[in-house]
Amino acid sequence: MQLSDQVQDFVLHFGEMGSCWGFNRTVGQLFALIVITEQPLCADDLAQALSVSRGNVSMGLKELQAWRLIKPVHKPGDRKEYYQPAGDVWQLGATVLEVRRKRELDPTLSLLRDLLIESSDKPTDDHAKAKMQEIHDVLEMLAGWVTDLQSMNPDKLRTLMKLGSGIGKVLDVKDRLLNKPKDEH
Amino acid sequence: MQLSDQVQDFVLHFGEMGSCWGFNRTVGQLFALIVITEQPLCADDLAQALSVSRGNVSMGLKELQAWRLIKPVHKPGDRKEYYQPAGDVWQLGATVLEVRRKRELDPTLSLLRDLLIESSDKPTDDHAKAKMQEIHDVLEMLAGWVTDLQSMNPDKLRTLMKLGSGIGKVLDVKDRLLNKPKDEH
DNA sequence: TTAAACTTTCAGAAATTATTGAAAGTTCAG
DNA sequence: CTGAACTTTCAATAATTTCTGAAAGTTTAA
Repeated sequence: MQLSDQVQDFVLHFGEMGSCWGFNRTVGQLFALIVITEQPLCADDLAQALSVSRGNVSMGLKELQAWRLIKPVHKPGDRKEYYQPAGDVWQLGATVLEVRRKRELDPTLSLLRDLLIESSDKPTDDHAKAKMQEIHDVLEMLAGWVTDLQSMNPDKLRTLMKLGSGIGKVLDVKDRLLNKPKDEH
Repeated sequence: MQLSDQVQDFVLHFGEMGSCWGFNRTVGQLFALIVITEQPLCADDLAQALSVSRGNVSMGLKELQAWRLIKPVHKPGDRKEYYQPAGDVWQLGATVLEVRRKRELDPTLSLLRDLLIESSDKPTDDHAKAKMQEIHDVLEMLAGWVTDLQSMNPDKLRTLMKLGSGIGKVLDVKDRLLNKPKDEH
């Protein structure tokens, strides 16, 4: 398989960004290549196109399936597994946010709740307790947004898109509808 | 400095989570300890409390300052630098989101724009172009939300909080105000 | 100036994470 | 069954990241 310069750049970039998005270079490249390519790709296509070992591809595909970002399909009369993106770009984005919420937010929320309950007896260290509560509230709100986004139907998403992206603007619309003059920031 | 069990758990947890939040274990622990502790801490306090080397603390503090999450303060008659959180928990959260947007979203948006412009001449690979456009739009919307959050004044934040956290609910309110019956999902 | 009290730097060591490729496992047509 | 066509596993190795601590740098009081 021969990649165009553009696709090459795109794939390499996703490899580099992979590390800050929670997966390694190979996984980032695999994902980018599967998303950007119209026809489903098999493990050998991927290994050859990215110049990585077959075993590495196998691991990477397993991880991408665990993230629910790709799904296997079969061609009739062919025993190989081919891989496709698990949905359109919106769905993939929502999935990434959901998985990251589970990994990055939920464990901390859970710990904070435990610590807060545990410490409700003891009358010590009010400052620490207060901070834990504040952090808990901020993270819970963030987690709530991600969950909402996750469960939002395409209609709402389209509404949000038309508003030009931004919670601020949504609130502005609400304020305008209520005829309450809002303060500019 | 002697840490209570609760604070200990909190700090260790932030160390572990650090890696998925974009910084290493030590940096996560430093940040947690500085946030949870009422009085400002100096590098030696931190090194001792976390059992890490003085050099490591120095690096970590530099990184946290680059993130704009802590700020140095001075005690009169003391040459040491002491460190405090740079603002309340809300501000810290907004800062983290902003820094992560700059690192995780902006470079990709920039690349996608370049690739799309560059490929607007060439009539090849419509599927790849379309996907790049879709990814660009999704990321731009996400980046827009983060930016809005960043620039939002406390009033709006309070409004959002009262709504019970969630863009969906905000949109519901808007729909209700417009008297357009919305479709449940 | 000097020296004490700090902080930062950075080369090497340690720890962690990613990758390879050969061997083992699986599946299915014949 | 058997073997060909696949996939997965995993021990060894490579690459990367983090950490240490000694040395160098900085600042200030005297």
